[in-house]
Amino acid sequence: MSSIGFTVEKQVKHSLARAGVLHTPHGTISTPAFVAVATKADVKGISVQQFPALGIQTIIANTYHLYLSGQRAVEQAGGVGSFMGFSGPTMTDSGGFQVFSLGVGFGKKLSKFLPEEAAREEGVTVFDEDLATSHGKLAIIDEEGVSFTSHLDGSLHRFTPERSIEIQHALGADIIFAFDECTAPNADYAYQTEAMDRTHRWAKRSLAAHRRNLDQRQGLWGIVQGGRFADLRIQSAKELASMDFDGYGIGGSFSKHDILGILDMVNRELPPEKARHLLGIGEPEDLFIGVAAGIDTFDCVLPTRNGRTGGIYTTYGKIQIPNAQYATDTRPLDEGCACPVCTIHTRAYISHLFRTHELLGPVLASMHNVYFLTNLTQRIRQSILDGRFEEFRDSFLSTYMAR
RNA sequence: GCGUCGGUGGCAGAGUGGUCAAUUGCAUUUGGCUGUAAACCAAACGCCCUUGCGGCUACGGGGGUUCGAAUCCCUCCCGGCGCA
Repeated sequence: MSSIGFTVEKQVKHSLARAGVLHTPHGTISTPAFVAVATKADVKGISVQQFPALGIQTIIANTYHLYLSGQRAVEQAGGVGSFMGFSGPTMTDSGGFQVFSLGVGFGKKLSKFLPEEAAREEGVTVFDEDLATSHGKLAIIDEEGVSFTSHLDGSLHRFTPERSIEIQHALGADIIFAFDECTAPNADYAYQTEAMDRTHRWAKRSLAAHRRNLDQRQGLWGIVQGGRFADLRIQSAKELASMDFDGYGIGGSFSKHDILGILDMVNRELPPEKARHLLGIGEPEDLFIGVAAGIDTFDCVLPTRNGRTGGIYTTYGKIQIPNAQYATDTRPLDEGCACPVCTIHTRAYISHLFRTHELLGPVLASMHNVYFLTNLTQRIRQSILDGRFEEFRDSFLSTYMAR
């Protein structure tokens, strides 16, 4: 068995919502928790020294990105955590998301939450496609695995479940993920079924590859797929639950309007004594939905991506800090926020930093945003422990969603 | 004073007889971003109008040639450079 353990501290009655503690070789994670995204072994713009003040308990790095650059240095350092100078728990994603973003998603602007009609439309070309293969994308899927063209230099690479696990062993995170196929939000039922079945076969192979390894300190999470189709999601959850994973991830795309129901159905099929991670989802309103449906941990690029591009989370919803109306606003980013940014700086200052393209603007904005989400999950956790999760949710959303 | 090159939208800078309200960059305004190909992307950006293959005024000022001028000619004003 791995060294990963999960303890449920409090289970909300008549609900899947719960507060717990996830134990790893590098310490514990109080859940529900927000996992900061550190794709290339850094939370973009944020120093590890800031982690405690920002409430960052754990990070998730990416197998594909570190494989393309940095793997040897990570191994030499003894793992992604020590490479970063971070002593806490770490995770690595398997590269399955890149199957999507460099595959059918390449050159297109596809959100995992686009309404179905919009999702079916031809995506908008966003980036230079010169690097693309003749297929117009960088990843080609077959039964055995995925052939990638590096987005960095066009070189050809191949990932299989075994290879992804091997690299993740080398990267040494506490929690690693099975290699899956993240499908496009507009994938039809037939393709979604095919991809899901393949993901299940890859899950078995990932698990076998992991168990063959002598180092069982790492925990392996299986990833539920099935897209926006409830029956596929349930089927996927059942199949993965029958495999001996140390925890579970839920990946892929959803329809915004029924994500709660789908997550709820999925999590009812997953073993309650194991932790559940919702991959890549993390707007504040989504966190409440996830927690209510039994999710323990979340990761999302939004706090750092929004932060870098001027989007700021506040109690009253998101704002665009570079906008003219904040240029002389002497309030903090979010009134009442206890983060290291809000206790010192004004909106006017940070708006100015963005307008003058100073590096510090995106840095401070990212810091605040990450704190906003880690703090929100900890407040959710406390509300569960106090037996007032629903009141807290309603109270928070009534102001956050008011705009 | 003579010669020469030039004066284009907030700025820089294309255009050099029609398809030019005028390429592009910056600035400005706004929107988007959900397991990061992203310190990014998109839209708007003379005035009027609800709209449009819409109307009006525009490329230093004035005048002219032409069916038609930011583009050619004359003149004036301003600037750079060279010579006195």
